[in-house]
Formats: sequence, structure tokens, C-alpha cells
Amino acid sequence: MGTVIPFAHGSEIYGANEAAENVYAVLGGVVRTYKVLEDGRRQIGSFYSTDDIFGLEIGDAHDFSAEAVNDCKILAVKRSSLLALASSNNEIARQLWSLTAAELQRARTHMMLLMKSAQERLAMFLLEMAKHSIAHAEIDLPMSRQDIADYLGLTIETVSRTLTQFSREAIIELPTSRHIFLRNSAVLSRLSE
Amino acid sequence: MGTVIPFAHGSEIYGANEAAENVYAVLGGVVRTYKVLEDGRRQIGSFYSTDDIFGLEIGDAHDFSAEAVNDCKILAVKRSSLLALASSNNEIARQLWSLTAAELQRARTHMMLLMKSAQERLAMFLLEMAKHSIAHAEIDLPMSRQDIADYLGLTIETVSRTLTQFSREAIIELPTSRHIFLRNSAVLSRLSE
DNA sequence: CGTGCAGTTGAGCAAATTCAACGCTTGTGG
DNA sequence: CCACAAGCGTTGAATTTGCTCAACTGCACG
Repeated sequence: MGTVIPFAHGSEIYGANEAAENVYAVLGGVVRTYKVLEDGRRQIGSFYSTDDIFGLEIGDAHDFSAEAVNDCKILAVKRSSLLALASSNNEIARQLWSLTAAELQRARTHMMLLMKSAQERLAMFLLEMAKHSIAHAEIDLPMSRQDIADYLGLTIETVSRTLTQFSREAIIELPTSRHIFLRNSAVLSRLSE
Repeated sequence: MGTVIPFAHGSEIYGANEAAENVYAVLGGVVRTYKVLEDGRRQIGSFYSTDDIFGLEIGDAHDFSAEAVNDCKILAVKRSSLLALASSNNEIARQLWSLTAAELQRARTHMMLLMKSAQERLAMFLLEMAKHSIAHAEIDLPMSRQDIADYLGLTIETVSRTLTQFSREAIIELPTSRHIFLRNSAVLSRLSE
């Protein structure tokens, strides 16, 4: 059911305000959803990785845009067929509702993140990334500093400085800019509250 | 259907992590939902006024607390009976889903707000309040500066200063601290983007 | 007529941003 | 194979923004 589509890194999956024809599942790679304000500032709403579902709207239009962070395999499923299924199958209907609730959870967590200090935001971000990674204390970042900054509501400089600070304090290790070892998750947890 | 309950200003309607037994509708007054962090910081998630519905969770526990901002009339409806209805009635099921989607919309708007400057946050807040008020350009704030600050992720001092600045610039008029006239909504709209 | 709370205002400070320079890696053309 | 531009990330200095701490005002309530 649905169609598997590959997306090259940086390519658009859908745009904000476009008709929401499909719902998407990540089979491989990482996707970002975002909005761009008139003055050029970009807010990244979420990153989605393997097994995550995104692009489900209750209205007829997407309210964020979606792009491939790196090369992705995406499963696209017609929204109309899902809705048709849901109308006769309570279990499916409940699962669609549940997906929206999961998005709500995501948004609320992100909201809580955005009222914190730069250190706390980075701590939360690293722990979140670590949870999604295979090795619990080793992260391979698929996204750029700019992506992280736009996700956390900070500048790339602040992201960079905060990470080097963590590194100086031996909380993390940064063999390369995209590769991070968590050396003191306890401190990160405390920072992220 | 359901029970009408009055809540005095400041009284708790439910606490975070409590079992979500009811879903609530505001018949009169204003409600705030919030979370308190270990260090005492409080984040207000949303304000709900007449005809708004709050406290609907897909899990079994509330994840925010809810309090009456001022004296309220609240209709409490058993969640279990709504869910029972939904299981046999697709229209009800769809409306429950829709309510969660509306919450998601709220959370995303709030997320966008929290990445902006103090001026922009206040501008968005004032316009949001104005939309809910009877007279389009006149606001009677039900909540304190502390509530506003915790909603916008600012301090009361910054809220106060920004409002007086708007007042000096003739964007608003402040006959009393809880009563605001919008004198230049265009500027506010531009600020809020 | 005080007392207390909510809101405002000011001064100094801390945090994050801006602007700018620099280093490292990568890819391309000579 | 080397030189060199381009992009990404880091670092530094100056500036801006919002926060902290403190004093003060006005209003409501006893």
C-alpha cells in the first residue's frame, strides 16, 4: 500500500499550504518540516527519522513544508484512502487520531524547549538525538548547524559555542562536527530537567 | 449532558499527570493550562475562554495542569462517555480528532511565537486577545502580567516595559493595566508577521 | 489610614546575537 | 597532482536584548 519514493538531500517533499494529498512514512533517512517567515527566519518544527510518520493534517493543506535532510526513502500513502478506511474502521480512525496526538506531544515538548536557555536546549536536543540513535551514547548528526539552530531557535554561532563548551566540560566529545559522544548524560539530563 | 461546575479564580481544575476523567468546555471565564518545572519556572500552554474545549487527552493522564484565571463556569463531560459515543459514531470520533488537531494548531502557533523577539510576542499576544474580544480593538485582560509573561516566555518586567513602549509609540493605549485599546493594529500585525 | 499586592521603572548584568575573521574540508579545473 | 574557490563550522569582539535586583507608585481592601 502506497508508493516508495526516494528524495535526494535538500529536495522538497511538500510545501506549506499545498494540498495535503498524502501522508508520509520515513523508511530511511531524515526529514525536516519547517516554516519560513517573511524576513527569512526559518523555524524547523520537527525532524522525522525511520518509522516516523509525518504530513498528516486534519485540514486539507499542509501547514509546514517538508524537505529531505539527507537522502531519504519515503512511503507516500493517499490521505483519501486512509480517511476512507477510517470511516468504516474504528481502529484505523483511532490510529489517525493517535498520530495527531503524537504530533501534539511533539509540539508541546518543543514549546517547553523554546522557553529554556541555550544550554538547556542543546542538552534536550542531544538527548533526543541519542534516544533515536542505535548506540545510546553516540550520535551521528544528519543535519547541519543551521538546521539545529533553526530547530532550537538559536543562531549557528550559539549552537557551535555551546557544543564546544560542553566539550570543554567533558560532557560530550566531538571527534568531528557531525559525530558526538555523550560522556556525561547525567549532566545533560539535569540541564534538560 | 455533563455537569456544570463553578471554579473561583485561581482554583485548580485538574493537575498534570492526574487521570484524565473529564473533558471540559468553558461556559464563562478564562482558564489557563500550564506546567511547572523543577526550578519553579512556569510555562503557560494556553488560555481558554468561552466555548473553548480543553483537557482532552488521548492518553489517560493530563499532561498540563489547569486553573481558573478568573471566576469560571465549566462544563465537565466524562471522557469515557465521549469515547463510548465515538466508538459507535464516526461523526463524534471525527470531532474528537478535530479537537486534538485544533490543539496541535494552537501549540504550533505558540511554538512560532516563542522564537520571536519580545515585541513580536507581545504583538501576537495582543492581536490574539483582540480576536477573542467583543470589540475588535479593545481588550479586557483577564490575566495578570505574570500570566502573560509565563505564556510568552518573558519576565513581567519585559512585558511591562514592552507595553509601555507600545503605548509611548501610540500603538496601544493603556487606561488601566488590564484594559487596552489597539490604536495601530497595522503596526502590530507587521510586528507579528 | 495603613498594609499588601500588582504593576512600573531604573541600573547593572548576563546571555545570546551580530559582524567579522579564520580554519578545515571538499570538490573542481588547470 | 596541486592550487584554489566554496561551503561549513568555529572563534573572537562588540553590541543588543532581555533578565535580575531593587526601588517606587497606585490602587484595593481591611
